[in-house]
Amino acid sequence: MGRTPCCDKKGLKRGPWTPDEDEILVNYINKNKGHGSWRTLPHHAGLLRCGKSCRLRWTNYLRPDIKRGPFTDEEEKLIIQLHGMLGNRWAAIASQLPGRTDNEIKNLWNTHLRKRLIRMGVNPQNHEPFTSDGSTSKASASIATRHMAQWESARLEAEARLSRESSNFSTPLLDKSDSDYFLRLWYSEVGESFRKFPTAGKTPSDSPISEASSSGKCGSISAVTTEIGHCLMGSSTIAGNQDEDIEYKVFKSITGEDMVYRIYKSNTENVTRGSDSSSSNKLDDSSESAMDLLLDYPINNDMSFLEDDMNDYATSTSAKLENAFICPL
DNA sequence: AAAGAGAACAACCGCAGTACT
DNA sequence: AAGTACTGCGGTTGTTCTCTT
Repeated sequence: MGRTPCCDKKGLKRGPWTPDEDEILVNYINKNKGHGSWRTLPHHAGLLRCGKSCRLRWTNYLRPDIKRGPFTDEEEKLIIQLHGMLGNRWAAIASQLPGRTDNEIKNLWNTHLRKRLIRMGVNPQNHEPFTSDGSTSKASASIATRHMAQWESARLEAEARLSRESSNFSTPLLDKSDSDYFLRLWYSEVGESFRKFPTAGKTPSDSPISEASSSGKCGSISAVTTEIGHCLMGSSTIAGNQDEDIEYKVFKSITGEDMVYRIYKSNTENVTRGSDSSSSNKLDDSSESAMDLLLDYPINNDMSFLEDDMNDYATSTSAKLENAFICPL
């Protein structure tokens, strides 16, 4: 079929934008209460740029809500966490960092964070430690973990889309909820059951999770990762009960709210490796992989956690949440 | 002070998804 | 249903800046 080029390159300016061009673009968008069609914008505004170039300049540098300046430690930590979940989905990551653009985050990752992880012996692709032969100690995240990540990334993207649309005053937010079926799905019964318990209906009756999940209060260790929909920023234990193997933890979301989870520390094996031969949702050995590592990052501290001995990193984090169920209260 | 290397940042390119006709 | 246009995204490249020798 072949696509027509986005613009005729002849006579169009390329390279860095001048302050004059910036001013013209900003004035035009302000005057017209939005950019309208990017393709026709340069002509109407009197710019010798292609529409694509204008859009990039606006979205990455000229938008009034963009936060300039160096990234804070908190932002860097969040980026590392989100990258562990979402991979190179810069737009989805950026949607969780107000005022930051995907391009900016991508550059930060490629120039700083990625190298930092490599220096520490962490594979920046999957956030797992390198072994001595250069491979990673875990082949990949578990199927369940990947499944969770897919759900979560899709949800983040959907919310990012809505966020963009609502912030773009040239595109009224009309009927978007109808078009965005993923969000509807996420908040539907299907999403609800998945969020609450990804092995829905497979829980053995003798598991402590069974009762709770049936009451809609409980999820597996995988399920807690779905709560990264609230972007867990860290956690602290607030109470524990050795006898009952129950522990309470507070997770901080990026919105600042505290979320209390009840953690069951036993019987995971029975539940997650039970009768479900489809395996699509069950946990496996690598349940301690990316998601767990991310959840265990001591977010509220400085970046020194990235300088810890990686052996400790690999062993301690892999054990922490193993055989545990985490239930939002 | 000058040259080279590497880092950081800005911009471009092409693909893919979606909307529109 | 198919073709086309529009937009967003991620990868890559080009340019500028900073540091080292």
